Formats: sequence, C-alpha cells, structure tokens
Amino acid sequence: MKRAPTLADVATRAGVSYATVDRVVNARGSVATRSKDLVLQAVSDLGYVRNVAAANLAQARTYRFCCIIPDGTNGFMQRVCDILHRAAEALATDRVAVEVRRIAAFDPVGLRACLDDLAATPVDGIALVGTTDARVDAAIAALRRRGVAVVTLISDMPGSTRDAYVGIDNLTAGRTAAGLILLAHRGKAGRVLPIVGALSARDHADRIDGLRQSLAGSGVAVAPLIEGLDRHDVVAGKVQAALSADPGITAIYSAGAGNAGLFRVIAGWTDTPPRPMVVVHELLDASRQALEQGLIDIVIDQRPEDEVARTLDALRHMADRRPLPPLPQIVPAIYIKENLPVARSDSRPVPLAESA
Amino acid sequence: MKRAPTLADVATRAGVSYATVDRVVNARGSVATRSKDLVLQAVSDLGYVRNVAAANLAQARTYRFCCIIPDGTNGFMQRVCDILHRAAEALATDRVAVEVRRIAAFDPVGLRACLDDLAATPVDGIALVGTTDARVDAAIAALRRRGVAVVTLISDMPGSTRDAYVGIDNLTAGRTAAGLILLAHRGKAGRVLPIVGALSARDHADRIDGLRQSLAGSGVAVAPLIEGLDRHDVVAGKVQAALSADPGITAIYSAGAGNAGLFRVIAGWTDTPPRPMVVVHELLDASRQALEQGLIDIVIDQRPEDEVARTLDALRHMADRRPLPPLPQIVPAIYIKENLPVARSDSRPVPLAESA
DNA sequence: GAAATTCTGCTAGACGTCTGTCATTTTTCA
DNA sequence: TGAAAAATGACAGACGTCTAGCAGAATTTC
Repeated sequence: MKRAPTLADVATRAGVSYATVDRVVNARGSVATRSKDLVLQAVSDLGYVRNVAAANLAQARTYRFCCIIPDGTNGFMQRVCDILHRAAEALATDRVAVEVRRIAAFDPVGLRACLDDLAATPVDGIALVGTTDARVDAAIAALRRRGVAVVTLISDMPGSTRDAYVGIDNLTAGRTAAGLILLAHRGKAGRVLPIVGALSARDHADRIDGLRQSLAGSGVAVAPLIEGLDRHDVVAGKVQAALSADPGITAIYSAGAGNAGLFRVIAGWTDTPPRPMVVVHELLDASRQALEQGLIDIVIDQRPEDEVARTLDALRHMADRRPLPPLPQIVPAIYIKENLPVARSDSRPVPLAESA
Repeated sequence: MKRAPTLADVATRAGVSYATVDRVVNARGSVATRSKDLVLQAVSDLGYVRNVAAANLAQARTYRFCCIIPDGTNGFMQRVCDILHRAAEALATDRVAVEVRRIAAFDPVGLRACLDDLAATPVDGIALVGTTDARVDAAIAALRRRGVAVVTLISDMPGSTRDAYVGIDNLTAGRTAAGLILLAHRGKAGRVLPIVGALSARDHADRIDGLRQSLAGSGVAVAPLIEGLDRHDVVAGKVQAALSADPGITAIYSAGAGNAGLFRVIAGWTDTPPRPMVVVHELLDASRQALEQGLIDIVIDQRPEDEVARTLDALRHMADRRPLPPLPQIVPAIYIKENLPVARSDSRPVPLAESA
C-alpha cells in the first residue's frame, strides 16, 4: 500500500532537480539529452504516472471543447446535439466546458470559417463531423500545430491529420443489414431495394458496398439504387415508383435519412402481397414509432451516446497529453420491436449529497 | 468565463466561516440549524459543486473497490473478470484500486463470508453478482451502514438494500430472442426449443418468460423446456433427444450457458431437413466461432464491458457521495455473423505522452 | 450564577503539480 | 581565452479541499 511515486521521487531517482524533471515531462525549456534520458529512465523505473487531479488543480484547468455539428432537418444530428448537451452537463463537475456549434450541412467553406474562428479562441479540443475537403484539412492541420486536439465524429476524414476518428464502420453496418435480410429470407430468393441520400456521401456509399458484399452469392439480388437526397418527399415518390415497377421486391434497405417518406409508403401497403422487410438506420422518434407499429422490421443505430462519450473522452485524454486507451470499435446496435429501450427521461441531479 | 465558486465563496455568501461550511458539507461536528440552512442556501444560490480533483488530492484519496465474481467453468464470468482487470488498469491513473475476488458459484455462505471479510478491510465499494439469500442481505445491510457502497451486477437482489443494480433486463432479452425468431419465420408456423441452465436461476427464468410472452399469439409454439444445468454434456444429450423426438422444431433458444454441447449437436446436423434457427446468449470464443462457422444464427450479448464500466462508475460516484447520474438501460447487443467485432487486442499504454 | 455543553471562528499544514524568476554552472564557439 | 548560449538548480506562490487543534462565544443545564 505504498504511495504512488511523485515527480519529486522521479527527480531524486534520476539525480536531477525537480525543475529539470518538470522540463522533461512538460516539454518546456531545453534539457540536455543525458538528463532527459535519466529522467525518462527514472519515470519508467518507478512507474510514475501523472496525478491528473493535482495537475488540473494546479492549473485551475478548465477544458474547453467545441463540437461542430451540421445543421438541417436531419433528426439524427439533432439527437447528437441533445446527447452532447446532456454529456456537457454531467461533465461540469470535472471542469469541462463543452460548446456545441451548428453549421450548415455539406458546406466546407462554412466549416472552414468555423474552424478558423475557433483557432482564435482558447480551445483545447474540437470534434467535427468529417467533410472531405482540402481547405478543411488545412484548417485542421493549423489547429493541431497550435496544440488543439481534433477528433472526427460519425464521418471520418481519412486524408486529414485529425488525431482520432470516433464512429462506426459503415461497411460493417451494410453487411449487418444484409445478414438480417438473409436471415429473414432463410435461403429463399428475393430482391432488395437500396436507398441512400446520395452516393457521394461516404457513409451511405460504404453501407451499400457492405450490403452488396454480403448478398453476393446468396439468392437475394440488389435492385437499382434510389437516391433520395435524405428528403422524405423525394424518397416517398421514388420508392412508390420502384415498388410499382418491380413487384418482386422482398426487402428495402434505407442507408440514409429522410425515412418518413418511406414509412408513409409502407403505411399505405395493401395486405397482399405481404409488405417487404424493411431495414433503416438510426433510432429516432419516427423510426421508433414505425418499429412499434410494425411498419418496419429493423433499425440499425450507431449509438450516438457511445460516440459522444468516446469523443469527449478522447478529447480529454489528448488535452492531458495522455495516450488514448485502445478503443474497441463501436458496434452499431440492432433494434427490433422487442428490444426498444424505454424513451429517456431527463432528471436533474442535485449538487451535494445528503449530510449524514 | 468566471471561476467556479469555491467553499470560501460559499462561506462568504452565507456569512459564516469556512470551518462551518466544511462541517456542513462534510457532515462532521455539530452545526446550528440556522447556520446549516444559511450554508445550504448559499450552496444552491451559487451553484457550488465540489471540486473532486481538489478533494481527492487533499485526501490523497485512493478508492478501494472489490468485485466479487462467481468462479466455475462459466466462460462468461471469466470474461467479466478479464474486463474488470483491464478496467482496473485504466483506472490506475485516477487512483482507483480494483480488486477482483472469485468465489464459488451459487454459494450464499461463501459469499457471506467474503462480505464479512471485506467489512474488516478498508474498502469504499463492493460489486457482487446477486444471489437471493437472507444472510447475504444482512451482510450487505451491515456494509452499507459502515458507509460502503454496494452494487449488484448482472443479477439483482430486489429485496436487498444494495445501492444500485447494473445489468440487463432479462425479460427483454427473452422477448428479443422471440422477435428475431419470428423475423426468421416470417409468418410461418414453427416450434421453439427452449434451453436453460435451471429454472431456479432468476435470469434464465425471466428470459424464458419473455420468450413466451412475445411468441404468444404468433404461429410459433414453444416446445417442452430443457434444463441443461449449464453443462455441455447434459445439454448435448437432452437436445439430441428432443430433436429426435420432435422433428417439427424450427428454432432453438438457449437462455443459459453450456452451449458447447448445443454447438456439437448442430455441427453434426445432416442437410435435410435444414437445421433449426439457433439463438444463444453471450459472445464468447465458442459462440463467436459457432457464429462464424454458420452453426448458429444469433448471439444476444449483455455487453459486460458496459456493465463493468457502469459498475465502477457507480461505485465511484457513491464513494464521492455524489448522486448517480440517470443510467440509461443497458440494451443487450445482437450479433450475427456480419457484425462481429474484431477480437480484442491488448495494447499496453505508455505512462507519459511524447515530448514536443 | 456557575458549570457544562454546544457552536463557531481561526489558523496552518498537507496533497502533487504548474509556473515563473533568478542565480549559478556547464558547454559551445568565435 | 573570453564571451555568449545552454543547461540546471533552488525556491515560492498558487490551485481547492481536507483535517486537526484550540480558543472564544453562545447556549443549555443544574
């Protein structure tokens, strides 16, 4: 039960002064290579780990994070924002201030402006939904040079210098949809109607790729793709048309948003032939209701709660210059009518525990 | 951007000394009712929240938690232990020491002895897998009186005075199995063979209840229950017999452990008729392989990672005498061949970040 | 009214780290 | 060889809370 080693212990062990140790571990001032080695050796000998509590206290540290979330009619992004706000409240105890900024969706110029704006404020970390664009890349690189942690959320930017990506593997998501569709077909032949917002959206395209991969070689074929622009009116029209044109559709997989239109079409289905199996993404009010009413069969959800928690955790680690713990993948959840979680209630915690 | 209020601010506002404030918030010494009210009022006026970092620093606080996990051949409990150990490592940074004790499964006397033993050591919180027993209840109550936080994990003890339960709703888990079985039947008739370890185990019984509820009124019936005692040899024999006796079985739902026996039977299946659909619980090496090899269709997993994380988090909150944040239910994960997470790799974090 | 009890205020030293200043020593290079 | 530059040591004041001890004031008890 001995006390954990402190920087003073490290200094003694390394045979240098506290100041030198401090210069090494906090990377400031210049230190001779020899001294640096001595210190690092002592650190590893003693198994020193920084006492984060003390460090934060000393700096009166307040983490300042900013999350940049696309605006628009997308219910999913709204949900992400809600979760962020809730998480921000809970983190207030730990002196973490989380700001959420909404920007126009699919607008690299606006995103870049937002990032440049943040570069001028004292911020420790930024989370953003990736948008592939050279100007955004440059802004991220600039922020990182200034020591700001940058994490991509939900959608990655593989080419950029972001510190980490937090989100699901969309190829796997598409394969999952395929697996469930195959399960329901049980070896019978069929044809899946795939719907996306736009194939130019990386995540949507990945999901459809995954679907195709896992259906290949099975008896279930893939019908021509519908691009619904994530708008329910467009989706409704195109789905209606596709179903009329092809009575052999046995399943529908919607990889994008704008599902309200799809639900309307299904709601108007006549009994014969039986309606196709329907798989959509993201658990929102509309999809939850559709599931409860039996209009659809499966919702694949990317667990934004987990994504948000991981994101803030990653930002915190990086702000502390601590290594990121190995992150297990976020596995999308599969919801059916029977395992829907109860709708969440907001309860407000009190600041202090009861006195005895 | 003003600084968060401190206890000194509270004292000023309340018009009393720091010492009095301290006596109120830490519930020591005696304080006049009037002063106490003044302090509490100031706390709520200012929105004071204790700076946990400073508090821990001042006390050189080391949280000591102990998790009591049943021993035995159960692979799931082994997995829980692994996760606990990993979590313990990660929490070392925050001065949290987690000890894991294995005890004989289904042995209330041993559990009680373990709890009594712990009562004599300086421990801040205990997590245990619930076992319904009056002696255990009493031991828990005694611990709580001594200020030790007690959380039940995986299996609850509804009658006891535990502070919280972290685990899944097994009724929902059974309903989920039913929903997936119905999905694969797509309106066709069928018959499910249910397997448990023992109906006396609360979680197993709940799952079967859930299954029955959700199958009621559908075309899928429930065959006579098999009790396999969670032993793979017993399971193999009884399943083989049941399948021979009833060729109309179209699905198997194993709510307990000992699934290796079930996998063996399925592996020996002849092509015609097609094998029944198989749903089992807990993602372990054996079930993962069975899923990959196509021996089974679905694994329902109770996400022990989440359960462990929540448990330790809950213990920490209670040790700090902070209110528990509202816990969203843990929703069991549904795995099929296509969405299996990659097997986890163990990587060891380095103690310090790189110097610039 | 005196004594006992309860309540309150004051003070000071931890806890481990960060940050800054200043003086001193060692190294480097012209 | 001397001057500039680099490296090091020493030290002190924060950060917010906990803990302990002691003295003085207010209240209750007999």
